[in-house]
Amino acid sequence: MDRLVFHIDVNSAFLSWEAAKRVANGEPDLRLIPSVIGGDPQKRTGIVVAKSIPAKKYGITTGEPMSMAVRKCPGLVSVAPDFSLYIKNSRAFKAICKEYTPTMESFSIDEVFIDMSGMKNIYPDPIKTAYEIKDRIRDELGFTVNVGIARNKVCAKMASDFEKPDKVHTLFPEEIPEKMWPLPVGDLFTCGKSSANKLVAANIKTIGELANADLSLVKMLIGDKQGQHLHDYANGIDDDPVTEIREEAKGYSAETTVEDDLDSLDKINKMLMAQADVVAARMRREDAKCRCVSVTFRNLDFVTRSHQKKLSESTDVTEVIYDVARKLIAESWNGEPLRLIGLALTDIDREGFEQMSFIVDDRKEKMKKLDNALDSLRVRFGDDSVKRAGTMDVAKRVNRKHRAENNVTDDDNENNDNC
DNA sequence: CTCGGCATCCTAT
DNA sequence: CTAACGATAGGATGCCGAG
Repeated sequence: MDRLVFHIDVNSAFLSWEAAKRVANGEPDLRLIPSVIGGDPQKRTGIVVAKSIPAKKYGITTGEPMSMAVRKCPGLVSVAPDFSLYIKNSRAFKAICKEYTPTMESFSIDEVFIDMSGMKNIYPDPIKTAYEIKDRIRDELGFTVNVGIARNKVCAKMASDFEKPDKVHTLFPEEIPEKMWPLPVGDLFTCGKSSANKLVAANIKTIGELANADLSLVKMLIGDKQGQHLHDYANGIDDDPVTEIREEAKGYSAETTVEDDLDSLDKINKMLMAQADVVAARMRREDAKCRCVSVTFRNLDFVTRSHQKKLSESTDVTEVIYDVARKLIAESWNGEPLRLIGLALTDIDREGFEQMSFIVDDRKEKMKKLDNALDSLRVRFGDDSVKRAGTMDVAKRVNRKHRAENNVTDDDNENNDNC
């Protein structure tokens, strides 16, 4: 059975949403001038998160440091991110998409796949339907999307990435040689910098050359799994279903790039305490426990290391997690200054019930009660409202950053925002 | 040989 | 001149040691 999949992608989402808000208020349209959503150019952590098309013409790229973007375009208008605005718009555009099919997969805050297979009776002309969705979003919500139409997710995603903005593109099997094969290999979904470099070094420069390259050679170059995937994708093959069910998180993590390098165990531990506080609370909110704790750290040369430990039993207690993290960093840090520190909780348990032992550890129970009390306060007042004494200074900064970035790829995680 | 544990790398938004 | 640069998540891979 032939499938039919749409990929709907908001054009320069964060910038479009900010621009639409301003236009509704009678202010100038950011989309028509060189503008970006980004961090503070004075700080080393400030990067470009989204850019207007005029900004792109100055060579500004997503992910580059703000300081460099300003150098490329001195008059650049820069706006700080506003996540509650993004969540509102994300919900609104997904609600429209959802009207057309029972099967929608939220791929990120600004992208969805919808499965339009077997709907010939309701929507006899899929291209017309795609235009309808696109135009409704533009007219009702004030921002534009691209729609890609294909027989599978990868091709639909590739198609939505063709000419922008406000366009509908198809990528059916017979169109693949003409529309996709001339593109550079690096444009293929999941062909990142590393894979692209290896392929180009072997003279496989375009998606078409990859599609027609010897599979065993490709596997040798970039590994068996990645090789098989990319070779399939280049040939338009992808069986991954559109699934509406969101998988439960397989891990929870927080990492922070600091303004002032961390040069003492004391400073590092304060950060870890603040991160344990935030990350364990998120985990508890989803009734999860972890069996593995890991710390990640990066020095001034950008060398990143990590150290992890598997626990004998799973936990959701902040103090336990912090204690493990503290030990991990103490035994792996060589004393050099750090620009980044992170804490990750993995190996997630969702038993749903407490393992009751006959001997109840009194201290543990007390800590759990404290955690629960703090959690309920957070739910009501937001993450910044309560902090354990002693982590006040660091924790505030962590949380501001954390909240700012929290929802980029996880739009279900907004319940701590501005309650 | 296989598997778990660990560190690192790669890719995505 | 180059490299510079976030937060979060998931998956892959290579190595090592145990069974």
